[in-house]
Amino acid sequence: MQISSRFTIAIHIFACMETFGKDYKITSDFLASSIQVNPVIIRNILSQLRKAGLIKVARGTGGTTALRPLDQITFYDVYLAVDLLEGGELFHFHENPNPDCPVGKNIHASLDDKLMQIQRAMENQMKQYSIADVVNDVKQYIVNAK
Amino acid sequence: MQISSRFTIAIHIFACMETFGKDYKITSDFLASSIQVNPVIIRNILSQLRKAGLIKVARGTGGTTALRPLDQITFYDVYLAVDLLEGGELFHFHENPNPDCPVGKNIHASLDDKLMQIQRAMENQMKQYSIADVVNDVKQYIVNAK
DNA sequence: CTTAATGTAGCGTCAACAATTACATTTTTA
DNA sequence: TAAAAATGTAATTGTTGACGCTACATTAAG
Repeated sequence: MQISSRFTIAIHIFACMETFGKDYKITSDFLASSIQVNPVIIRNILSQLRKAGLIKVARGTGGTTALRPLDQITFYDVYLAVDLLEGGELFHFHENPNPDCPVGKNIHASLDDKLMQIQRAMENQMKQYSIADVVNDVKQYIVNAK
Repeated sequence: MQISSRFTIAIHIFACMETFGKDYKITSDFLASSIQVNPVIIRNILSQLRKAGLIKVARGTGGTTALRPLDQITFYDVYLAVDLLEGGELFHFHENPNPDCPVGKNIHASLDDKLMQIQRAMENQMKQYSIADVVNDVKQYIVNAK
């Protein structure tokens, strides 16, 4: 299975906040028109980011701002906020291996730490990238296009 | 989302083949009783492993054998065989960012290689483990239990 | 020919993702 | 204080994939 598009949408949201935050109020409708998904999808993701302590959302008047410098928000932070799986486990282990079978009885113990190492490798690479990296890239593309 | 249990089931299958292959014929019913899932699930996974060139399945008479030494079958090989996602991409990118928005126009170019690096980190770690590692672990557990 | 097994089609159930409508709630401002 | 603008969230729908199961045609060996 794939990691949900909520993840790339969330990064897109941050990039818009930084790029347009000085000139526009960042509402869910504003974001929806850049990302081209339904505003309610945006609001739900904003809600997850807010609950994770990454952003502040103004009710009533509207508008969204980041609560940390963008170079201190990593891809991993965003991933945890919007795509957390049951128990945080990347792999779905088959539930009931037969305890009366020598393999069934021990397969879990053998696999668990290996699967965890694989998950860690992915998460550690996610920690290498911050929102600031993306924003800088996008700014560079915009400058080069002129 | 999680990586499907087909992956851990497939590894369990290999472990059973190696552990019991000399004493038993490895049929889908035999595997199903160790793994405790429906035999059809097993047969479908065996079919995927067969199409990936990892095993041979005897029709009619029944029975399954690996086509390579188990230290030359990595977790990554198994993952590719049973859990290949559309285009092989771990991340689902939102489809239609607005090309008239400077961010929407460039977000893909900025993210693509970063997402690929994250996926590579996971895949490379998968390549560090082979079926033989699991089989050795299980054998060790069995010896220690005596 | 019988038996035992695989291969596969075809159901059903369940959960997650995504889109959408609708509306209560909140805040600012005129 | 009332209107306007925005968020928060519930509810519904469609779609997809995972997983379980039944049924049966096909295959190979004795």
